[in-house]
Formats: sequence, C-alpha cells, structure tokens
Amino acid sequence: MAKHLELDVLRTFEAVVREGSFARAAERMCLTAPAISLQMKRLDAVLGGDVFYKDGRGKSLTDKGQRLLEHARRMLHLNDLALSEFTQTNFRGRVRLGVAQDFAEGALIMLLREIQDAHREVQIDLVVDLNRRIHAAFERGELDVAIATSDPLGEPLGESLLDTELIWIAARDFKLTPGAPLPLVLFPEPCIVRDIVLRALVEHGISWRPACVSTSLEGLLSATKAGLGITVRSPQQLTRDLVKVSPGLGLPMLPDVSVAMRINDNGPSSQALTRHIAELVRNVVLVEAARVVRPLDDVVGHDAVEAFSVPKCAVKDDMGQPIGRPDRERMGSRGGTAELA
Amino acid sequence: MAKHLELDVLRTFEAVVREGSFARAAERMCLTAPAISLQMKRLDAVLGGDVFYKDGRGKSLTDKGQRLLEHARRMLHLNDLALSEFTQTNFRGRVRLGVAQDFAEGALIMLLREIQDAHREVQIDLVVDLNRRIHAAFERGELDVAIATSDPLGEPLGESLLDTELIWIAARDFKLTPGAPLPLVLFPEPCIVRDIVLRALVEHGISWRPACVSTSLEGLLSATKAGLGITVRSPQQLTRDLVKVSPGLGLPMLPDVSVAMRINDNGPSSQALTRHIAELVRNVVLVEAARVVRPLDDVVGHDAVEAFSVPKCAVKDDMGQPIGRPDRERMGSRGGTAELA
DNA sequence: TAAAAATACTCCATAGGTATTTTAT
DNA sequence: ATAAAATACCTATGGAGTATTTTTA
Repeated sequence: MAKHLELDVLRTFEAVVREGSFARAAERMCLTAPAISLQMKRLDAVLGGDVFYKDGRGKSLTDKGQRLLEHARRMLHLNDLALSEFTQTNFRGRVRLGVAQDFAEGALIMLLREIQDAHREVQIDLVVDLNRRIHAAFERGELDVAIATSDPLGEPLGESLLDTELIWIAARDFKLTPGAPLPLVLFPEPCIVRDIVLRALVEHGISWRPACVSTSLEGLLSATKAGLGITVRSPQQLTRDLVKVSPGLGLPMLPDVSVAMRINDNGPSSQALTRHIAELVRNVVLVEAARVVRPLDDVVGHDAVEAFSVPKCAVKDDMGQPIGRPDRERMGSRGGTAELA
Repeated sequence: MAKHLELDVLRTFEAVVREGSFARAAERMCLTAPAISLQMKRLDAVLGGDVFYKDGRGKSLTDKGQRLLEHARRMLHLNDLALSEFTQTNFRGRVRLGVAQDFAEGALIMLLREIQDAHREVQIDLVVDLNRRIHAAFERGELDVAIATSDPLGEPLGESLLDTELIWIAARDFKLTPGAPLPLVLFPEPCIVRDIVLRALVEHGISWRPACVSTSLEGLLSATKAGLGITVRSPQQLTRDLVKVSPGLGLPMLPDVSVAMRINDNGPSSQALTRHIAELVRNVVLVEAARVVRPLDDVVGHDAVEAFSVPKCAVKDDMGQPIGRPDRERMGSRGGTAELA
C-alpha cells in the first residue's frame, strides 16, 4: 500500500549533498561508487525523477532535490534520536557544548532535554555566548563541540554546516527617520555580526548610533520589536512582528555568513560520546535552518511591497566551496537549484 | 556507521498496535503472519529487545515500545508527507474536512498548508466546530472526513483513534472559593464535554455557575487563563499558565473520551484523495496527541504538590477494545505498558 | 586524457512465503 | 481444541561488489 523511503538511501543522499560528490559520499558511507549511483537512481525513481539534473561532470540538486534534502534531514534526525534513545550504548560522561545564541533556541534545547531523559548518565554542559567567545573557549579546550558563525576575515574553522543570509530586521511598524543616524540594535563587542554590519555601514558612509546594546539575543529582539532600532540577524529570527527591511531603503547588502561546527575529539570527554552528541546537534541545526517562517507579510519599507522569500541557505562542502547555490534554474517558491559537484 | 530503522517495519509495527494482533496486521499490510512475526523480531533486535513482552496468547507493548510507537508515527508521518509532496499523483479535487476545535491547532493547520503548497489542484474545505456539530455535518453528508470526540452515550462511530483524559484545568494562580458555586468556563450547548462535566457535577452534587461560555476554544482558554473559572479539556491544552487542578480538591474524576475519525468514501470527492488526506490528518492527530508539554510545574490545588504526568492516551482497535492500557507493569515516566491482543 | 558517473554482470544476503510446531485459553 | 505466534526451511528478489564503458572538462 504505502510506499516508503529507505533511510539508508536518504543517508547516502545527505552524504552526497554534504560531500559534493558520489565518490566522496561513497567513502564516507563505506560503499562503492556504483552503489551510490544506484541508490540515487532508486531514490530518483521512487520520487518520479527530477531530484538531480546533469551539471557538467557531476550532478546538481533540483528544487525538488533541495526540498527532499530537508525532509531527509528531518527523517534521519528522528531516526538517530530514536536509536540513540533506545540503543543502550551505555553512554556516560560529560560533553561540553558551546553555541552562539542564535542556535540556543527551542529545538536545540528540546534535543538536549531529550538526551538528558534518554541518557541519564550523560551530562551536557551548555555554554551560550557570542560567536567569538565560543570560538575562543573551544580553542582554549574548554569545549568539546562548538557551533558558531565563522569569522569571515579569518581562516574557515571546523566543518562548515551552512551559509546563512544576514538581513536587516525591524519591527513591522518601524519607521526609519531619513537623515538621522541609523538606530542599531546590536550585540556588544566582540561580535562577528556587529563587525560585519559596522564595516558595511562605514563602507557606504552611513552614520549610525547604538540604539540598544544587549548581551542577550532575547534583549536584542525585544528592543527591535519595541521599535528602538533595526538589527541584523539571519532570516530565522523573522517573526510575525519582526520583518525584513526592504532593500529599497538603501541599506547595504550584507554578506552571507558561514556557520561552522567544531569538534574536539581528543578532549577529556569520551570520543564516541562527543561524536554522537555532535551528530545529533548537527542534525538539529540543519533541520532548524531549513525551518522557515513563511509569513506572507510585507517587509518594512516605504513601498512595503516585496514579501520576503525563504532564507537562502547554501550547504557547503569540506573545501569551502558552496554546493548549494540558490537562484538558478527551476526557481521555485523555496529557492533554486543547488550545485553538487 | 549509522544504523537505520526500516520504515516498512515501523509501518508494520504501527499496524500491529493499531490492529491489536499480528494476524490482523498481516492482513492490513498484505503480508503473512510469519512475516509480521519476523519483522517485529528484527525490530526488537535492532532496539536491543524489550519492545514487547509476552502477555498471554498475544504480546503487549512495554514502555519502550510505547515510546517507539511515538517515534514510529512521527517518522511515518514525515515519510508520507514527503512522498505525498513529491509523488505527482496528480491529485485534484475537493475534500471537506471537519474537526473539533481542539484539533484545529498548529500542527493540523500547518499540514493543510503544506498540502496546499504541494498540491495546488487540491482544495480542502475546513470546518471547525463543536464535536456534535461536526458529527451532525458528517451525517448530513457535508463532510468527507471528520475528527471529533465520540459521544460516550451513543454508539461508537468511525475509527477510534485514541482515548484522551479529560482533566480540570485552571490558571496557575487560580484560587477556588470554597463553598461558592464552581465557576465553569464552557462551550455552549450542544457540547459533549460540557454534558460530561455537568453530568459529573450533578452526580456529585456540586453546584456550579457558567462563569464564561464561549463558542471558541481560544476564548475558553483565555477566560480560564484570566482566572474567570476552571475548564475541562484534554491534557494537551496544558501550558505554562494553564495547569491541571489537583484531584485533592474534590472535583469529580471525568471519564476518558474517545476521539474518532470518520471517513465518507462515497461522497462527491475522489475516494483516493479523501483517503489520502484522511491518512495524513490521522497521522498528525496521533503524532500531536503524543506531543506532551512536560512542564515540571505544580498543579493548582491547596497543597499544590503533585506535578502532573503525561496524558494517558490509549490506542484502541477496531473493536473498540482498548489495547493501550497505561498504569500497569514497568510503569515508566511516560505511562505504562499497552496491551496488544 | 583524466575525473567522475553509468552500465554490465555476478553473487549472495535476506526478506517473505509455505508448512509445521509450540503456546496458551 | 483452537487460535495465535514462533520456528524451519526454501526460494527469489535485489542490493552491492568488480570490471568496464561512457561522459565531459
């Protein structure tokens, strides 16, 4: 009656996207290249084709494939969670997890709670802090797993999980006073996003003032919601009240930032446990990144016409080359195709 | 590396629980009984045993099995959603769906939106109303699919999806005035829950007054939150502010109610489409029913000690016999075992 | 021409069917 | 005694490997 996707195939699929090539995916999955090829063919067949399209020597994801990826990640995450809960791997020990505030939200917290419930012998120490502080703590060996935005000026560190847009965000009813310095709602130093924003403003010769500086994301969002100023975050922070500022207002475009995951296998924590927790956290971050609030709301701006679309989230491979590249062919409501190889 | 659950096995597992027997599950799954037996054995093996325990001639779910069921339902739901989205079954047509207000919440609405997005040729007409009105509309042939609480006095109608507790709910800071008539927050007539509550109060000789009557669930909850009175709903309505009233206060225990799903195959809508939508909706209702807000909050009461546990949700089979029966052996944090056959 | 993916072909692991035994009411 | 599940055994499907061909930068 009901058909089923096979989770191994979906796992391979995810690996293919992550690795950016069948061959490397094969290695990761401990399979041969032809096996990968066949699995992807089967997957394509089950879904009625149009998951990949030929793109030179390699293949790329169609829009359909992109959406499949989201489903696949969700299903794999559930699978991993379930198996983690049931398989008595008598995990025990402590894992020190550091995340930037943007990630310390519902889903991650719930994951940690579920882990706590399932593995009473596991203790997870969560540190939530600014990106740079997370990186610093990791480098001091105080963290086993770190999730934080990469500094665009420095070397790419750890595994790049995804690229996220940075967008200007304001309260729905926020009115910009032309001529006056731009009222900004910011994290204090040392903050990567802050640096990016200020650099962009300086480049464009836009004057600004710190309307609100808060160490907590909560505080930032509240202040923005209250109309104290405008802020810059990833599109995931958009809500019913907090909307994207129209590009028409002349604010500078901001570069994408890369979210990285760093793992320290050699720390005092058990390697297996660390990796396991890291994988679960990685899943949750990727799944959440795809979760999109799709309000058909207007953006803030003078004309306030352009409803915003979904966040552009490009997956990158190990080499740092973007293998998801939206806005291409088959542009659907969710974004474009994603190049694979 | 990573192990995987097989979705066909999980589907079988779900069928076994739903049907209450390997043999009937075999029929539903178009397999033979030994095949079911083996699949369940494999499942058990992957999870390290303890999914079933022998219970007379049949088998019953352990607590672990019960939790597995929740995971299984989520995964199957995602699978069905994904396939529904991708498999161009060129579904087209209209389905008229009626649900009681308690189910017209986030998850169901989101499901409908996803269906809309994926199948632009499908139109779903959603009717939200009181349980009895939903039943009545279904019987008048105005609905293709109906989800509503069964009237405990009448015949069981349709497929019973689950049994839910009814509990007394009040605002966290609500203070009951001893001696005064009980201030109730209720739906107006004709309402099944209302009848149950009033009948119970009459039986116990407790006087009451209609502190608030609203046709909208939203209104009910707001009024309760505001402390206008106490209300009766399923435990899923519990939130941070709305907590369970301690049994110590002497309010009568209320019977479980059964939530039924009724499908009209022969209506003007396409049979395949109707069944398909019905299955998706069924999934979502079951998955949501398991979703538990587990605040470690106190209940309202004089002593306010007993933190409430998870809702008791027993799955029933076609014959109306409860096959999930909590509070038995191996009582875990989530409930007890569930008898199968 | 060199890389990556697709194809051809073989093999074997295993899931499911039929037949039978075990178990519990 | 009967209904249900477990076991034994067999068969066949199909997934993965090795070897080879095709593709394209």
